[in-house]
Amino acid sequence: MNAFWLMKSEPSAFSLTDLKARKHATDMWDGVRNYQARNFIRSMKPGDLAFFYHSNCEIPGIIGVIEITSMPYSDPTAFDPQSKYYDPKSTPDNPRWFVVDVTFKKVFKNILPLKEIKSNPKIKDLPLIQKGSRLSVMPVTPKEWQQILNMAEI
DNA sequence: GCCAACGTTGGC
DNA sequence: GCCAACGTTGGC
Repeated sequence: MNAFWLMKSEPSAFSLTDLKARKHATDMWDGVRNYQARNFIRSMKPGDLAFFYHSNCEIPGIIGVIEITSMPYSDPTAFDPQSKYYDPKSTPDNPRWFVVDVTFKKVFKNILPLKEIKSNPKIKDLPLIQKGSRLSVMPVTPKEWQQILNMAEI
């Protein structure tokens, strides 16, 4: 049984279009430095699907779908002193942070704006729209997943 | 660019 | 273990 997720990225840093342009339309989802989000990453499995959310931009919202295509593994950027995600407390023997590989699946014809997501009472429990929520990786229930797909594809 | 809401750090 | 200070997130 595969799970559903929502993953946030600032399009100026890494957009869905960027992912699609990568070799095999696949890249590593690195740089998660929040324990709650880290724990969600660690429970991901290949075949899980995730909404790709564009944050901190002109029209924040869900822009498409990606697939988790690896098991979780330790985040190499945490070991790299040159990386902005470097964390000396994370070591290969005792890694603190994790990544998964993600693969482009589809881009919506139109972005589904945060404003519309907020206006649908059927998905009011999404962590995304809870007051003060800043989680960058969060679970989505199957019902919420279907509801959002319906909204996006009208 | 502003700023509210969070999470983390570190002194005590 | 408390909590003030600080840095970050992210909508607006």
